[in-house]
Amino acid sequence: MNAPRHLTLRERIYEEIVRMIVSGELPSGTPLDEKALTEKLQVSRTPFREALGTLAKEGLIEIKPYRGFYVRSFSRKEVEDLYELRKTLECFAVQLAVPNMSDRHIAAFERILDDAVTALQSGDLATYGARDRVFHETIAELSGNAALIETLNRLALQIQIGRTIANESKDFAQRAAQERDDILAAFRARDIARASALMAAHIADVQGAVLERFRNEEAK
Amino acid sequence: MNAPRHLTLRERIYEEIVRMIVSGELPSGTPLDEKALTEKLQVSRTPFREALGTLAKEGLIEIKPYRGFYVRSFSRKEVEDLYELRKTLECFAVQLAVPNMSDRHIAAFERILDDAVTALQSGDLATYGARDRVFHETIAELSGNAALIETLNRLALQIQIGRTIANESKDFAQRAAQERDDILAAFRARDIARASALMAAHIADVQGAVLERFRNEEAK
DNA sequence: CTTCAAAATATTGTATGCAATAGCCCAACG
DNA sequence: CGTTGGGCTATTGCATACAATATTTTGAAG
Repeated sequence: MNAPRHLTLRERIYEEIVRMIVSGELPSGTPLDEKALTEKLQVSRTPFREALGTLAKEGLIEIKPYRGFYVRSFSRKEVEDLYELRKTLECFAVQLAVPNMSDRHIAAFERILDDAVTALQSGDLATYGARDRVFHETIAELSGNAALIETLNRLALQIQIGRTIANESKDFAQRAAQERDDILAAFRARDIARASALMAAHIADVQGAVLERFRNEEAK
Repeated sequence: MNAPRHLTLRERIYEEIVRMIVSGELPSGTPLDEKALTEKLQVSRTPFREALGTLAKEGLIEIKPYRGFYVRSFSRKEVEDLYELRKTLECFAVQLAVPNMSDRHIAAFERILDDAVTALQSGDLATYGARDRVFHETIAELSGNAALIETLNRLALQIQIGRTIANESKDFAQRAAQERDDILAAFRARDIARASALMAAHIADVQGAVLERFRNEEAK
């Protein structure tokens, strides 16, 4: 067995901070007080700083030198850029993945999306978002391109924040579910061009929904 | 002034290891003995491990749990994947960058490529490679997409290794220089489609040159 | 000679102390 | 009233000690 029976402190801290950020509990720009958090979590500086360092590299928090840690705030432009990049990467993933899809894979996608819709209907947005994420991660995996998978994984948390924001609109969540079904239909038909185009449109739609919520904000 | 007058140990270690790896001094798969290196560099474990952790995230070394640090080895497939991704990302960068190019930018590109060719002719492959890298980095910068710039930066070191390998063939280096000139010509004409296509062809050419050197190797 | 378990060893995770450095505050001065 | 500079504080970099865990080696039993 290779899985650690016991999470390290570093990992627990990491997960905890991620949870607080993606849930919206810690909004953009919030300072993360090292002393307060290490005392609250009963850990020393070492694993705390390591976890925060990782988060910083993943673009979830920013380190202002000699001034501490802050939850990262995204400018409107940064959000736009992130989703433009995501569009490029995920379309690439789709193009690589479709030829690798067996009927078994298609069935797996169906199950994922079914779960998502079920969660959405019962109002469980957390599960809905999680299934959505798995949908995209599975496509990436099927691309078989390790460098691409790695790159998308690195962006996953930033994207997750966007997902939480966008899904605040049930209207959008509903539409997105339909879009994913359409993508799956293109998978079934092994129609690469169509699947890629639908994915681009889907991500553009998410982008729009996230930017919608940025009317007021002016970050950095 | 914001630049540190004095590099931190972590940074010095990082730079030193990078230098040793990209120069080929430490070939693929070489174990990095923590005790030996910390003694040689006269530093403690803390900055050493931090530097190595960063390198690992950048894919230059791999950490085999409880067995130490090793210079990362790439399988043929991983190299292929890396360059397929690079193609996608750099073509995207070109498409974004071309509309932002002023005559001043074009002139800057000319200078960069002139320097590169001068270096190549005098046999200074290190400078040649460095200018090549600047060429690509400048395009990324001009794209104006922060997420894309960040992503390409993360891959830069892996790409740098490939560059060193590919440029061992002077024949290839010569051809690559011509290809970059062609790309620049497309920039001058503000021909986005052509610039993008030439960039794809250029990177495919590098990919081929690197893979050429992988005949024998079987990594991981 | 093979197998298995326990001891020896190496790596990793965590806590903590100390020194260096940068940012902040405020008072003294122009 | 603005500016300057010095002391205070928080953050950071580094070293080191110790505990926990995984791997490797050893050695004895079958």
